[in-house]
Amino acid sequence: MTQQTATTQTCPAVSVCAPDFDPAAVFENGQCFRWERRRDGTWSGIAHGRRLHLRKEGNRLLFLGASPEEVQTIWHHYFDLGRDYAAIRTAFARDKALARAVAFAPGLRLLRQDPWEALCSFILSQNNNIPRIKGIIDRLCAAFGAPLEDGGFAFPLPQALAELDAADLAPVRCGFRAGYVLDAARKVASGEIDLDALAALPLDKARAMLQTIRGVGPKVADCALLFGCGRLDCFPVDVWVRRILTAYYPDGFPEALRPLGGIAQQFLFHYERCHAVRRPQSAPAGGIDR
DNA sequence: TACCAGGGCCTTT
DNA sequence: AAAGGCCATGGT
Repeated sequence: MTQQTATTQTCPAVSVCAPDFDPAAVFENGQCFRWERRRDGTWSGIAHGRRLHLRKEGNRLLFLGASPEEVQTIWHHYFDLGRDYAAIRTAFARDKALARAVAFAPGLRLLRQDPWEALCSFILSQNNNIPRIKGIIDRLCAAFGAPLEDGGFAFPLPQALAELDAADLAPVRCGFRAGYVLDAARKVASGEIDLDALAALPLDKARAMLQTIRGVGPKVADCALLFGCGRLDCFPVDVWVRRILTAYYPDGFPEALRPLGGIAQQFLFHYERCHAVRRPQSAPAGGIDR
């Protein structure tokens, strides 16, 4: 990592060379829910109990308001800046569907989110849409997360949620998912489920462990493992990915790409969503329709 | 195997 | 302005 200090108008910022980091692709592909693009092009978000402002300038990523130590110890890991995405894209480019998805968003990367935040967020994501998921998480953090100096809130700890009941979550307006979140919080806070141990467990054991939580099925378990535990071989299958698999991989997903299947899935998911979302309902049925 | 469980965003009319 | 579809699902 090349690191240096740049000077902006008001405050010094750490800058890192990251040519293959596209904030819009990273933050708007559905893997995270707490980043917002501001009018000046800066991205603002909260993770690990800290606010960060981030801006891309040329090939460099500017970390505004973060010390060099924070960048090294927290953000470098969170953004997974040590991973060689150029090599990953090269490997993916040999596959036809993936080549197209990678060419569409070469700056897409997976974040290494906090396991609890990922688990909780994807429990809340079920049968739900992204704008509403963001609103629910905002209200959950504001109600039960530790306040930050700037008026923001950390993601609430499982211990903070474990002692609540469904009525306490009413203001969050997450509907039938309230009981699911509370069950997850209790199992994690009590130590019955050790999220930090999941990364080292065999995949089937880790999945089974997570699925003992009410409201956590195969899809949510894989999302928590992929986005929160760094299990890049996890391949969450939702309605979009199911569509992609049947359309482009009728004989199954290539064995050679399985170890990075989670990253592949994200490229494919992002491409498919960006090309289908604004498609009028009256459009003629194409290859991606059911 | 269907159907049900909040609620609200978004598109269409 | 109003209606209805739809939603990174899982439980029963």
